[in-house]
Amino acid sequence: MNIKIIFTDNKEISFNDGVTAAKALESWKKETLAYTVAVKINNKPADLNSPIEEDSKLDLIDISSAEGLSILRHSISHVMAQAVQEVFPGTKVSIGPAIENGYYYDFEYKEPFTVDDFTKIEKRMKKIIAADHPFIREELSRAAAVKLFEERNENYKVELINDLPGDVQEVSLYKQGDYIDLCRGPHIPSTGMIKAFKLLSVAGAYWRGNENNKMLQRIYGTGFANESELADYLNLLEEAKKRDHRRLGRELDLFQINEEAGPGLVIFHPKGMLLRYLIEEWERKEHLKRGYDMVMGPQILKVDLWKKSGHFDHYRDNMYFTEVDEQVYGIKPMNCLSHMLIYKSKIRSYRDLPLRYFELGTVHRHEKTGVLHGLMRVRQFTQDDAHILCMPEQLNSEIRAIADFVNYAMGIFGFEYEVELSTRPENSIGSDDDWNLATTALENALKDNKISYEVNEGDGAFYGPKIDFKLKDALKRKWQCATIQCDFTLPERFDLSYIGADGEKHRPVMLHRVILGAIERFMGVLIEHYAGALPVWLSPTQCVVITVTDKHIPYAGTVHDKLIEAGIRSEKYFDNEKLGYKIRQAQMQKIPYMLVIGDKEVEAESVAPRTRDGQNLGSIPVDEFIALLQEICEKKQ
RNA sequence: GCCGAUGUAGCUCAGCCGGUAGAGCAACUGAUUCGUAAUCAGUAGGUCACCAGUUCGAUUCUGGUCAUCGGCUCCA
Repeated sequence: MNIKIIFTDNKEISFNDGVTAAKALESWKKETLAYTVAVKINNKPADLNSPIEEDSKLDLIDISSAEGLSILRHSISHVMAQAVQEVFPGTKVSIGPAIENGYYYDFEYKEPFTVDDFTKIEKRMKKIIAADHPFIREELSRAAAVKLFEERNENYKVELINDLPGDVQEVSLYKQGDYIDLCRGPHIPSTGMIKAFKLLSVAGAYWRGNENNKMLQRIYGTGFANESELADYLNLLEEAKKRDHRRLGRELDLFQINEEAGPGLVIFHPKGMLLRYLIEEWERKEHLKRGYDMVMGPQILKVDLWKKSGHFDHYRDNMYFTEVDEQVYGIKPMNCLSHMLIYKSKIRSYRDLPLRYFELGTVHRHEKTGVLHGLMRVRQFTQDDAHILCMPEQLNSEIRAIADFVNYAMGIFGFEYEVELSTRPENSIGSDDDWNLATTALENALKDNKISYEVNEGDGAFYGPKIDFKLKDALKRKWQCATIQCDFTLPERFDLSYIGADGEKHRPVMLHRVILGAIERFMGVLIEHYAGALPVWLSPTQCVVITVTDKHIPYAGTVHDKLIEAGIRSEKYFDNEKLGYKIRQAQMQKIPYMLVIGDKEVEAESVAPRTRDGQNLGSIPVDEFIALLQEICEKKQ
């Protein structure tokens, strides 16, 4: 009895050193073992059967906590790897981490796996779980580990060990049954603790995420503490599918992407175009309020200009070219060039700066076929683009103003977002000094504004570092919308200057920025965010006038006219159908207000609004409804 | 671009071992005139993605192309 362990309720119990965490818990509160996947010994995650050698504080990792689920899923991935190797002998394993909402494991096998194989694999996994194999941790020297995996013909594991930093002398392995994996851990105590799991999909994935490497087969799966949580999650996935903007785009008649027209090219239908128009109108006003000037450049510019800017060297693969009068033109993939030429059109004084050129600029980019995705990833899109030319000392306040603008815009739509700072990529232009200056400027602005962010090494644009703002779609996939990019290079290449207070020529700095990003992508995220039920101010149809019977049509017609007159986007729905049917149709179109017109309304010269969430507002005068709607729109609801 | 899957009516999907196709919803027509999520009946609608090949005969088998979906890489 020579060490003391302090438990979460501050109770202290003495043990012999080397007691396992599980034994300690058993003496404290035995029942915790049922739902504890691992522990933290003095805040360090560890297995339940790790020995405790000194006085320690012991915390529990609950199976239902985020950390606990991640450990559980990681353990399930090992079980899956074991099952796959047993069902498909010769399969090589590589890596298999827990991810948000599940896990995956990457394999190499001579035949492709299909979803039909899942039943077999799952069956074998259940067998492994039923056998309740303990997860046994072992520490091995590097050399011994390499030898072990070489013998087992696991060259990916060998490569992983060989690539560990030089000072790493020992690695840890985990065994369950006959399966051995290189792994940091911790893991659940034994396979029997797995109560609910499911394999979800199979996909190709490059070894170590590099497209020059071999493509492995990745199996995705998920797992939960119990069956009902798993069922809830699978249900959630089904619900998310119903929010998919591609599906809603068709159901709500917003847009199409037509094979005959070409992949990645969006055709906006009347309602989709109206939505787009409403967003763009709002944006123009917001930009004018913030000191931006609206400009517009041509769709094609001579190739020499793209050579000058560096796009031809660094972005050519993504560009389309065309020939006019024996001159080669590049179809613009970005809007900056024209903006540079506007700046250059006269001599600029320091008093003119900053200059903020705003353009709803339509660009074309040759995206690889495999990346196209509804409105989210297309080949022609319109950016709410601006280029700000300013003095270096104005950089900080300009970046802050943009971050503020982004925050305001996201607030209007009720979006939460994540921020990333992307630094210099490999294939880039400009000097180290400029890159450092630019990166520091962005970083400082983030810090000054107390915006929390993550650093994304090497993910900047070829001409400068950037701050990315990411939104999530219905399936939790993140999409970059707003971005701020700092650029010293283009002003240099275009020899931009301004006359400073000292009467000398100086070089301005340029910020590239978008707020919503690509209108198409933003619309996609927006549609999913609202599950198609757009706020009233953005709804292409704000209300629909519905008659109870044909005899109400004349009065209903005057109501509709009055609404249109008042600037409300109203539709007539006077079909000879039962009221319930028409309500249902309007409901499925997610129209905010259904105005029911029956005898009572004709009599009282009123309307009976019903909201799309089933609320009945009773019979109210038309003017009152108009005022209500106008107020809601005013508040951007 | 890479890996895998898929492509049948406007939509969602059936269609066995090769003998040129069906359902529900939507559409259209008629009846019904109805008070808050589906009235009834009838009609019409398909070059089975496209192009080759095998075959007496291909939606079905084989090859190619295109597109879509899920990922990877890339990106707004």
